[in-house]
Amino acid sequence: MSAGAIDMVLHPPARLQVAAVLARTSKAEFARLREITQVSDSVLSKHLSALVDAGYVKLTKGALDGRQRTWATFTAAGHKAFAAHVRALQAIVAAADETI
Amino acid sequence: MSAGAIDMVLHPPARLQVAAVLARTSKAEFARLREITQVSDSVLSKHLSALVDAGYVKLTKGALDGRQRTWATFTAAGHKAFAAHVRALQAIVAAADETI
DNA sequence: GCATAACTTTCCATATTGGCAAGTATAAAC
DNA sequence: GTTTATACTTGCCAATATGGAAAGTTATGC
Repeated sequence: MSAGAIDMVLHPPARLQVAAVLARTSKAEFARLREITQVSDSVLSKHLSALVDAGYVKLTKGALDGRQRTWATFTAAGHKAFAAHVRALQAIVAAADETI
Repeated sequence: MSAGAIDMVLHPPARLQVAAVLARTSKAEFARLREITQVSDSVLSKHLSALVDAGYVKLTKGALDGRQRTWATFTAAGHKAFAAHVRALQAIVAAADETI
């Protein structure tokens, strides 16, 4: 049982939540992610930057309803890293789960 | 989908690993936990103290093979908190899991 | 051009984690 | 009983991370 596979980029709760959303929806709006994670604009922006820097997320900007918007999507690396992280969590948790 | 249930006492990887071990085995030796978590004595000691302070773990000291040993066990609160934490992780991860 | 919304970046405070080294405690040897 | 070694524990410090407020930037609509 090793935690080697735990990805510290994805470990913080806010980033795990963002990743979980991106794993399900192809695109997620900045505002929606901020509601889900319940952090301030600046903090979400920084978390997204961290994900972008890791090569896990791509940001797309454009206009919708006459307003500038930002959408986040997973890159292939992001999908892969999230899958691996989830497996790592499951490896730790699944075994323990039997006893709960 | 809220991360409200994520227990920050159990969130750090080292503590999650310790908790996962304790969920399965009634007692875990200090030395074994140190091998699993791959941290130094002092760091493990501090993590265990954090778990004790949270009321999640109880430490027992005694002699074995003529040496002083320390064993960690979950308290009832520890078991409960770990179960809740695992459920919180699964709530985030399980939904995403479908798409992996 | 100007105002506004939607982020982004800077600055700062706080917290956490990790290791080393020194300290304490207990058991065994003598 | 004193010494010694093992098994942690605590103090100290450095490095990193997270969070928010506020100022800054950019794009859109008027």
